[in-house]
Amino acid sequence: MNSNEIAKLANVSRSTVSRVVNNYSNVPESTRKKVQAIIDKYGYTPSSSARTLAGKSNNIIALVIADMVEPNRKWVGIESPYYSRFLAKLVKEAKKRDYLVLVQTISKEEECLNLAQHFENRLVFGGIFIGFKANTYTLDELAKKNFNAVFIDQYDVSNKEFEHTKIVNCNDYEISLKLMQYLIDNGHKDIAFLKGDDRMSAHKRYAGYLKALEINNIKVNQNLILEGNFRRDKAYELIDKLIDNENFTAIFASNDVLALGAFEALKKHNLKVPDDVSLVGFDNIRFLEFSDLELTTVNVSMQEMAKHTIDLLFSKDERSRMCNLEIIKRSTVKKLN
Amino acid sequence: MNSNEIAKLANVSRSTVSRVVNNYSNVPESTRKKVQAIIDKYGYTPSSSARTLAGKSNNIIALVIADMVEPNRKWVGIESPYYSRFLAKLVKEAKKRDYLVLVQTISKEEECLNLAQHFENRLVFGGIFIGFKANTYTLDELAKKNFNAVFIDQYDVSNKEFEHTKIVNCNDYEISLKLMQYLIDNGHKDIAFLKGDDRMSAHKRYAGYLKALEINNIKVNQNLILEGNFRRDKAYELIDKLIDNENFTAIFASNDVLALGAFEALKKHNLKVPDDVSLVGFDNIRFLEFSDLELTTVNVSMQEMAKHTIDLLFSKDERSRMCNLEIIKRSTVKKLN
DNA sequence: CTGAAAGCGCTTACAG
DNA sequence: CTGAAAGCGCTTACAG
Repeated sequence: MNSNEIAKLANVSRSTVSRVVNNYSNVPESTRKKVQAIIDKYGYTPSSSARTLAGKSNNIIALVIADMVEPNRKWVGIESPYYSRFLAKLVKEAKKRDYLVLVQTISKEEECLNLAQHFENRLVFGGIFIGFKANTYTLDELAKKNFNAVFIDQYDVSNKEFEHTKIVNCNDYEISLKLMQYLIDNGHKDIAFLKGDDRMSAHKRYAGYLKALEINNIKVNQNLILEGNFRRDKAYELIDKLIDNENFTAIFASNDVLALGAFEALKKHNLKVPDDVSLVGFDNIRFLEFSDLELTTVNVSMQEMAKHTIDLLFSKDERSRMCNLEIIKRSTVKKLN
Repeated sequence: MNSNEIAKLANVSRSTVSRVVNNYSNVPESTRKKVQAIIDKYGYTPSSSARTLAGKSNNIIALVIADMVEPNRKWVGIESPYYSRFLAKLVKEAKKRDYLVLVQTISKEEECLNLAQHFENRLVFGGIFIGFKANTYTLDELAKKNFNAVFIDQYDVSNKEFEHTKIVNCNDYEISLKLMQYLIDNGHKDIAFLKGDDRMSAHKRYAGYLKALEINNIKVNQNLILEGNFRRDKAYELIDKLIDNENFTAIFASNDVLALGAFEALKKHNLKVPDDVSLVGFDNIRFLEFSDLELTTVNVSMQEMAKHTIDLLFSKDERSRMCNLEIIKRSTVKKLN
C-alpha cells in the first residue's frame, strides 16, 4: 500500500495524501477526514526511505556512546548501568514522538568521523552524544558542523567555540559543594577524595570538593586526593593503602562504583561504615540495592535527563538544558562530636 | 557528493559506480580501481534511503526487547543487566559488518503489530526478538510473516508452526539437569526451587529440576517449589516463609536475582551460605561482584549469543543456533556427609 | 563489460 | 484548496 493507492481510493491526488499525512494546514477538514479514513482502514504508513530521499529525515535518533578500550575499566559503554538506564528512558521518550533510537558505540576516536555521513544522508534526524572525555578532537569537529545533535556533559554553555551546539549538563559542581558541606557540617575535616576521569562532570565534582574546603578554611591535604579513575579495583587499592598512611574520617567518591571499591577496602581493615569512616558516592546506581551499603549518594534522574535531551533535539531555538541533581541521604554519614 | 558526481570524475556511468560500490563481479579490475580511487578520495558513501528505495535495505538491524509493565518487577527491558549486555555485544558484532543497531521496546503486545511496517518498508534489514513470554500472540503472528528475524529463547526448533523462523536457543534444560546433579552428587536431596516466569528458558530450567529428581529417585516435594517469578522481593518473601515451614539443604534459583533475594532471607535468619544452605543461580550477572555472594551459577556467553544471532540473521539457509551454557562453580555449594 | 533509462515512493514548489 | 510534474539518489533489467 503506497500513497498512490490511497490517493485513488480517496479520489484525490498523491499530493493531497501527502498533505494529510504531514498534517499540513491547507487541507479542509472534510478532505482530511476522507483521506484519513482510507489511511486508517488500510493501515498505510509512508515509506521512510522515500520520505527521506524527498527531503525529510528518517524518524530515527542516534545515541552515540563512548566505549573506549580502557585497561581494567569495566562498566563502560552500553554495559554501564548508567548509560543503559539512560538508553531505556530515551527509548521511551522517543517513542512518545514516534521516533526510533539507534545505538552506536565509539571505541576509537576516528570512528566519530564516520558519523557525519548519517547526518548528511539524513539517516538520522539527530544525534545524542554521551560519555566522551573532555577534548575529544574528532567529536569537537563533529560538534562544530552544526548537525542536529545534543551533547551531554561535554561542553560548557559559556564556551564560545561551541555556541551553536545543543547542550545538556548537570549541576555537578553545585551539588558536590553541597555534599561536601553536608560532610563538613557533620564534623568531617579530613575527607579523602576519589577522583574520576577526564570527563567534564568528574572535573566539576572535584572542583566542588576543593571549593568546599576553601570556603570552610580547611587546608588541602594532597595525600587525601586519589586518582581513582572511576575504577573499582583502583579505589580498593588506594583506600587500602591510605588507611595505613593517613588519618581521615570520610571518603568522597566521585561515583558509586568507586564508593563500592572503597567500601571493600574498609571492610578488609575491619573499619565500619559509617561508624569508623563516613562514605558518600555519586550516581545512585540501581544495583546499590544488591550491596550491603546504604550509601548516601547523588541521584541523577535519567527520566529527566532523557526528557531534556529529546526536547532539545526537537527544539528550534532552545540551546541548553540543566538537570538537577539531588542528594540522597541514606546511612553512610556519621555525625562526629 | 553523489554517485553522479563520482561517475563524472571517474569517467564512467552511475551504473558502473553502483556496481563498484556493491562489489558486483562483472567489472574489470582496472575500472574498479579507478572508480574506487575517486570514491575514497572524496569520501563518498551512498545514501541509504536511496538504496533502500531502489530495492536494498538500510544497514540497520532492530533489536526488539519485551518490556511489559509488571508490577514490582524491576530489572526488566533494556535496564536488565542481561539484555543490556546482549545489546552491547550485538552492537559490536553488527559493527563488524557495517550495520547499525536500533533498539525498540515493546510494552504492550499490540505494539508488535507496528513492527511489520519497518520490515515491509525495509527500514531494517532484520530484527532480533528477545525477552518475550511464551505464546505472545502478536509476536507469533509476526514470526509467521517470514520477515528476516531471529527469535531468542522463544520457539522450539521442533515446533512445526514456526519452522520458517530463525531461532537461537540455549541448552537450559541440559544444564539445569547437570546443575541439579551437581547438587545431588554433593548429598543434597531437599532442594527448594525458585521458579521463573512464563518464558521458554524458565520452563526448561524447571523441567531440568524435575527430571533430575526423577532420575535420582527423589520424591518431588511440592512445598519446595516456589513461584518466584524472577522477582527479588518475591524470592526473599518465599524463602523467608519456607525456612519456618520446611527442611531443605539447598536452593536452586531460576536466576541470579532470585538467588540474591533468597540470600537476603537466609541472612535474616542467620543462615550461612553454604554452611547452612547451599545456593545456586542462573545467568552469572555481572553485578554479582558487588554482593557478598560467591555464587555458583550458570554463565551465558553474551558474546557467543550475539555472534550466533548475527550470523543467523545474515544467513540464507541456516535456521537455528544453540548457545552453550556453562556452570561456574564458585563457593555456594557445600558437600554434605 | 557498460551505459541509458525506468522505477522505487515520497515531497514540494508551481500553476491554477 | 488541489493536482501535474519534477526531483531526491540510488539499483537493475535491458540492450548493445
